[in-house]
Amino acid sequence: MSSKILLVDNDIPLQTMLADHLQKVYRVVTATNGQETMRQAFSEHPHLVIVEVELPGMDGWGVIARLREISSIPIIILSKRTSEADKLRGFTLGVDDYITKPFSYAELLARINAVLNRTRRGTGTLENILIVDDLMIDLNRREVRLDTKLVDLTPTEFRLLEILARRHGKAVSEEELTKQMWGEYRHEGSTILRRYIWSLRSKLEEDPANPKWIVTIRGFGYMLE
Amino acid sequence: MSSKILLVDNDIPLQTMLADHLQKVYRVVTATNGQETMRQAFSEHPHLVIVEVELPGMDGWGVIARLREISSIPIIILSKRTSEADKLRGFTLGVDDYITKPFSYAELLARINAVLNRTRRGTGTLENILIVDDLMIDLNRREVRLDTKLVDLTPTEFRLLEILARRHGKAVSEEELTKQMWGEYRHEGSTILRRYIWSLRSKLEEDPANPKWIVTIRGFGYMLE
DNA sequence: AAATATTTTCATAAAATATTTATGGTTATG
DNA sequence: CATAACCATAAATATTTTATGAAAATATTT
Repeated sequence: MSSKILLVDNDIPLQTMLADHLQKVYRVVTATNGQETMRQAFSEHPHLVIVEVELPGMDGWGVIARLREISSIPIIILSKRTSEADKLRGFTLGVDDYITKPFSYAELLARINAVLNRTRRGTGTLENILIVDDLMIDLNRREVRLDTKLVDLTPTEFRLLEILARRHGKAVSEEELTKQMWGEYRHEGSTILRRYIWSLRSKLEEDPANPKWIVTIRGFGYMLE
Repeated sequence: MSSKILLVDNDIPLQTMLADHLQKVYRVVTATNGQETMRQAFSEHPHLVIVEVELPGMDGWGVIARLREISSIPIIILSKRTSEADKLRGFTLGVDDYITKPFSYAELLARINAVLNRTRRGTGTLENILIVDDLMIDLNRREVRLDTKLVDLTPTEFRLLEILARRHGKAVSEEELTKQMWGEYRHEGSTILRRYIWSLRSKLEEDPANPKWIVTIRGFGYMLE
């Protein structure tokens, strides 16, 4: 069963947009002010509350304080900017994470997952989730999302992407990739890696001929941007 | 399952005595001040709150007001004396009943039942019950319900579903499933797990060929959604 | 233009998974 | 006590998906 998230934001258009996206992955309930938040928290018992800190009437911090009065429900703060003072303030209130606008959906999803995993059982950081920009590789579910859209990969493709993602921003040599994928005994002119780079691209890239994600480092190997 | 009652009273000896008696009929949780009351209301979701109106810090009326802010949970007021003014005050707050000390247990139970019957819709606890969306696995009764309909499973099927449910949302490898089900000692190419995945699906899934619950993670294992 | 590197297409083999059938054992039932 | 119903397991078969090598096409460098 997917987790339930309470989204608190008084900017209705933005809230709607966010909710739409999150709904693909979680169950989402919303509130636009302090009182509504408390009601929803009570009746829906969400697993996580995401609070935009500039709320009218009761400001975001007030909401958080009152939530904290009645429970230890995980809270993520959403704000335009997060000063050190804010972080301190949040820390004393037991806020679980901060996200500063602008943010990518992948980042949001990842942080949500991280917080949920952490609170569901003891530890767990984002270790089981790799994030590269708008690309999320969820090693728990063994699924890949590009801007919330699920990308269907074969096991081999998944493995290859995982390797690249673990070193994203760094070029990985063809030889090393091949070795990691198929072990030492594959060396002689094996063309198989390229075959998979190609199929990954065709699933991941908007325009596979001009790859944005998996770029070729000519004479060396490949790199995930 | 019996109803759950939140008993709010700062007179500890009296509260204890009351709780002892009520416990024979209901499940009882307690609080001794305003904040604790809000916490309990949130985390326990009682069917009924009984409030002693002379509380320290936040007085009884304040507690009631704050409870009413977040829910329409039934409330019974307990007080030494109930003036007409109090009744009016309570009425505007939507209090369900008043009990004036001294009172007999019989009277208390009667009024509790009356209020509960008025508002009743019994809900159970979640202990020893795994819930995944519309799927309920009752480990006590060893029964599985899908959207209230009972699903008849064999012991082996039940065990398999339980394992999957405990990690729902995460892929579980075929190897691990097999190990958990039958231990280490099972020859390599054992296909027995698939047999049971298949029979589970045929009992659980609306369209077993397009499983919604038990999805295969190709090259890895299975996952309960 | 030749040499080299990379991308793309294609056909096929291999594998992973799903489904059906068979068998022996256990339990419930009359 | 016999019989039927049920179940766990194994094994056989069918179906779907994936891995792979090689060849052809394209691009880039020298």
